[in-house]
Amino acid sequence: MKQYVDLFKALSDETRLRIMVLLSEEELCVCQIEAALELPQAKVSRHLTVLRYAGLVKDRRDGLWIYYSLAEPKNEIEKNLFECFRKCLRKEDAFKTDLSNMKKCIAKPLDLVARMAKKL
Amino acid sequence: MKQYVDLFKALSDETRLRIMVLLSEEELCVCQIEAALELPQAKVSRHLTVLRYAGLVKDRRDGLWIYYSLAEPKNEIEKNLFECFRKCLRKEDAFKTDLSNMKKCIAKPLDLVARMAKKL
DNA sequence: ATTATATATTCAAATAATCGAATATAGATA
DNA sequence: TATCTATATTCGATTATTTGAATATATAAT
Repeated sequence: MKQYVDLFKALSDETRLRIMVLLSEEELCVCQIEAALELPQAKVSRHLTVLRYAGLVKDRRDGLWIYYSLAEPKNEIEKNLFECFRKCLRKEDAFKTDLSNMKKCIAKPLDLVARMAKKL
Repeated sequence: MKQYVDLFKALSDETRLRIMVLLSEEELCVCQIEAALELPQAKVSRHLTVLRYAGLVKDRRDGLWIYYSLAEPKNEIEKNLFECFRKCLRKEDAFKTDLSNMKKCIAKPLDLVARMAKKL
């Protein structure tokens, strides 16, 4: 019972829902999510922690970056919801904006480009 | 966006989730829900109001009784969730107890039986 | 008209969730 | 070692949610 209540609780926040829709498109590091959603670092990090604690996302470290992606759905409901995030929610205006922002952000990882340029 | 946050918010409470699973089985009046869940009247009524406000359930009056049932799903997510309530959640132990309690309650509407007996 | 029953609402208290600002940590670089 | 960058956590304040107890409303029965 609690597992389902916690699932819905984890999803009942605008920031977390926006993150879930982004991640249902592809794996992203925290700073890419910050950029796409135009939200402060602490806020994004906090909500990612909630989602991770709820078992909805997983993370992996790569150097300084920590990449987040959707976890394996733990039951039928999660499976259905994840599918909805990919198929239905992304068509909603608000989420479409986030997604197109995200495309720009991952297309130009500015800091990274700058650093590599310095190296060459 | 808000519509989806509100949907998940409405479902992120144990009492409301239990009610939704009951109602995905069949239409019930408030006192039947109270009996099945063994919860006080005010609590059930309040949560029904939240669900109704979220557009997840509808009600109809029949004399003293007000019967609640699931509303028409307003989008793909709701459609999927309602289906999960019927097909998956009902298999969970906690919900199974509620459902079997509910069967007993609608099988023996005690007050009603008593009143009819007096009439005869 | 009074009483009884089913349901809804109000109120104040308790609990939980969210936030911005500041600080901490961990890995990379110099 | 000292410094930089990405991410996480803590703190106090604010806001939202849930609750029991009491009360209100609406219909039905006497």
